[in-house]
Amino acid sequence: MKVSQKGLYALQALMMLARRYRQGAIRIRDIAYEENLPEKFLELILLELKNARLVESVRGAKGGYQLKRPPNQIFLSEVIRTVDGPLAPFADGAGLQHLIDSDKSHRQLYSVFMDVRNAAAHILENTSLADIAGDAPPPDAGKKKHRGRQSAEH
Amino acid sequence: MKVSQKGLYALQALMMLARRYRQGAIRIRDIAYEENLPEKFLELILLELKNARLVESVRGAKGGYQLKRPPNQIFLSEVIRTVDGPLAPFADGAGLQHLIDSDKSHRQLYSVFMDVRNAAAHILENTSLADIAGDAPPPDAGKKKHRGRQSAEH
DNA sequence: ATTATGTCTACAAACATGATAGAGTATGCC
DNA sequence: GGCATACTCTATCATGTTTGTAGACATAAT
Repeated sequence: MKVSQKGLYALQALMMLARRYRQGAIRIRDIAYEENLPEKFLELILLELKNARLVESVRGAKGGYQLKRPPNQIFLSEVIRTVDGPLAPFADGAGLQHLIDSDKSHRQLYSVFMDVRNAAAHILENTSLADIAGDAPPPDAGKKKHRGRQSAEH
Repeated sequence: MKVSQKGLYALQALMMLARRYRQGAIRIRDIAYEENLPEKFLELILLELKNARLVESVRGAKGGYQLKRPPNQIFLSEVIRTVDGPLAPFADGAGLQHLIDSDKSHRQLYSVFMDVRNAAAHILENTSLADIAGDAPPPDAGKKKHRGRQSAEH
């Protein structure tokens, strides 16, 4: 898995929206300005995130973007998969499994790739925007934060 | 981290050389034929692996390539770093650490990236060619293989 | 209506990827 | 020595991806 510049922009924008959660729609221009991102490029990214149901938009004057779910229910894995594709270092989870099953002479190699994918997935599927957004007023305050990582009860 | 087609070719070639360890130099053509890799492209890859001291070459007639160290002392992390760059999903380990130290408002995000990098590194730095080469006659036979992964005593 | 703002399509420069071609160099062997 | 064999090195190239920019269009508030 590789996080591109675009992926980083997406995460930065979402962190900003997480900090502003429940403050209504934020204009693209404001996100771009505050996070110092190229505005027109950010437009495309937000559109992609909207199609992936991570954010929602309000059109017209007074419009903008906001998170579609609370920050502690949006996971980094979703964001990265949306903008940068599968978490696996080669192919994707299903593709790797197929290779493991079908390519006898390299299955051990692909199994290692699968291990790497699973390790990355374990981290990214258990880290939410709330965990990394920083100085946000969380919807329900006062939950013990085991060293700053991990979130979303369960 | 992303493993490219080229990276996969490199690993396949090295697995083949691991299986033939101590059988002398193997011709590029034979590696390409047996692993079904594009010959001229493989040339460039092997040159890169040679510069990284993972293999050594014998020039002239009867020449070819062989591993520079025993299969259980060549780790997947070295191969991937050589042909596909850093294991981190963004930038590299040092770059991430610098960002964590300097970019206050995003340090938690970069810390997650660092966690992902560390998880990948832990796997790939502890898996050797001997672990994945398969039906090879290992230099010293009969060592318990904990589920087929992990190697190199320590 | 006018203004503000998201939506959508097209375009493009720069770079990365996955190769191929061919001249050059070293070695084994007769 | 001279030929055949193989690695070495540089150049080239087609294609795709990345990182944007531009501009026309649609929608909503006032």
